[in-house]
Amino acid sequence: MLKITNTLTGNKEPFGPLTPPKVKMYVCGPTVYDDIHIGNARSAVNFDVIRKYLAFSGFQVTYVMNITDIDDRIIKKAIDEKREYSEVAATYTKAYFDVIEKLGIQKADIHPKATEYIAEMIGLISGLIEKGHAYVVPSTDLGKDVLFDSPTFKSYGKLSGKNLEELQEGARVEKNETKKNPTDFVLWKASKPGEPQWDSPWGKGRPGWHIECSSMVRKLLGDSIDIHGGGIDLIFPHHENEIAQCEAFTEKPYVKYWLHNGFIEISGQKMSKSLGNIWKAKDALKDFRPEVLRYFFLSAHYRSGLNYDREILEANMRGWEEFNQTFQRIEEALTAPHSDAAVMDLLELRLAIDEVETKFKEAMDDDFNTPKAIAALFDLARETRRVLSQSARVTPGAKSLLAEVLEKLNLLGGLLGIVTTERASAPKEVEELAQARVELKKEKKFKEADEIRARVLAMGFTIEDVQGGHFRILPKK
RNA sequence: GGCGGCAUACCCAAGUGGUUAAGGGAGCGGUCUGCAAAACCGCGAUUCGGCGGUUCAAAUCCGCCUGCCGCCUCCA
Repeated sequence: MLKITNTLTGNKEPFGPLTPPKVKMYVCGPTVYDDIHIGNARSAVNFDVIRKYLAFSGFQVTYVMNITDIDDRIIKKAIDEKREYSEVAATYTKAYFDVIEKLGIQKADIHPKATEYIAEMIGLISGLIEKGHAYVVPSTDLGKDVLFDSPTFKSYGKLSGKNLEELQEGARVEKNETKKNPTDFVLWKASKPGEPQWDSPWGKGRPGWHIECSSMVRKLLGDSIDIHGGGIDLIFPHHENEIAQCEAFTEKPYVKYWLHNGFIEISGQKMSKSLGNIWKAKDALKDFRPEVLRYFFLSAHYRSGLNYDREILEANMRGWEEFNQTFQRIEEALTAPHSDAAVMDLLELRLAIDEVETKFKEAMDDDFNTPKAIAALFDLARETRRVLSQSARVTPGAKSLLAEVLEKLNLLGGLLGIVTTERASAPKEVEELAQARVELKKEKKFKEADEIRARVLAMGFTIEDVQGGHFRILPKK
C-alpha cells in the first residue's frame, strides 16, 4: 500500500486517486529565463521517479509539467539582452529539455506553455470577478490590474498553515496601495508600453504567475487532480494562491495530494544568485555522469534537504561505481564458458533475488523512500559480487541466477535511473597489449609485464588481474 | 514576530514504540596476489543534540532547552 506525505494535511496518507487507476499529476516546471540549476534538476528527478514508480505500481499516470514562458524575469532578461522575450524563453526552453533528456528524465505527457493558455486564464479571471473573488484597479495607460480578494476565500492559508491576520502582522508583507489586503495577489497585470501584452477585458496586459498553473491544470486535467508537486518554497504563496483561485471559482477540492521536495544546499548554504553559489545543471553534467547525479539526488529522501559538497558527491560516486561494476561482472560471467566443476554457494543469492523486489516496493511505498530502495538493490549487488568472487567460471546454475539478478537490477535500478548501460571498453591496441601481458606473465617476464601495465596506464586504462590468468581493463581512476 | 523542518558512527544517510540501529563512502585487520590494483571476508554507534516525562518497553510519543535550516518578497 503506497503512502504519501501530503503537505495539505501534514500526514503520511494512504494513496487513493480520485478515479483509479488513473492518476492526474501536475508539477510546477521551470521559468525559462536562465539555465536550470541542480536544485531544479533534483526536483525534476524526484518527480520523474515518483511518476515512474506510480506507473510501475499499475497506475495510469497523466503527467503535466508546465513551462512558464512569460514572467518579469524573462522580460528583464529580454530588455537586458535587447531580444524579444519569446526568444529568451525559446532559448532556455531548449536548454531545459536538453538537460532533462541528459538526466534520463522521461518527458511529461504534456509540457504546456503559459502563453498558449492566455484565453483560459482570462476566462478564469473573469469568472472570479463575477463571483466576487477578484477586483479591478487602475494601473497603466494600457490597462488595469486584476487582483484576487483573499478574504473572500475563507480557507485561505490552509496549505501553508498561515492565517490572514498573521500575514498582515508579518513584517515582510509588502505594502501596496492598490491592494485591498496585503495577501491579495495579481491575477492580471497591465502592461507598460514596450512590454509583452495580450488583449483582455481589462486592456493590454499579461497574466500573473499563479493563474497560469491553475488554468493549465483545469484545461488539461480537470477541476480536481490527484497530485500537485513542486519545491518546498512554492507552498507559499504560489500553491496557496493556486488553491484560492481554483477553489473559489470551482468550489471543488483542487488537489488531493500536495507533494513538495526539499532544497539542495551548497556546503550548508542556500543556492542563490546573491551568494554566487549557483551550480548549473549543465555544468554538473560536465563533471558527473547523469546516473551519478541521479544517484546522489536519490540518496536522500525527496522531502529532506540535500547538502552538496564535492567530496560528498564524489563519495557517493564511488558507491555508485561499485554498484554498476556489478553489471559488467555479471555480463562477463554470463558470456564466459561455464564450469561444471566450480563449487558455489548460491543459497544466499537465491534468497536475495527473491526478496529484492519486495524490499524495493516496501521502501518506495513508504513515501518514495529512495535511500531505502537503493539499499535493497545494494544488498542484492553485494551478494552477487560475493558469489562472483567464488569462482572465475561459474556453474550453469549460477548463470541462471545471475541472469535473474541482471533482470531485477535493470528493472528496479532502471526505474530510479541509476544504472548505466555504458561499459568500459578499451581500444583494440590496449586489448592486445593486455593479452600479450598474459603471455609474458606465464613466462615469468614480470618486468616486461609491468612495463605494459605502465604503458596502458599512460593511455588511460588500468589492467586488473582476475583469477585464472584473465584480466579486466578499466578506465584509469 | 508568525509558520514549518532538521539534529543518528569520521562523512553521507535510512529507521518514527519491542528480535543484532539499513545501505554507501572513508578507515583498520585478514585472504588472495610475482608485484600492484581489484575482489572477497571480518571489525566498527551498548547508542541515536541535552535534560526531564509517559510506558513493561522510546532514536521513535510528550514537554522544556540548545544548535542549524527553510518559508512569510522572486525562487525547485
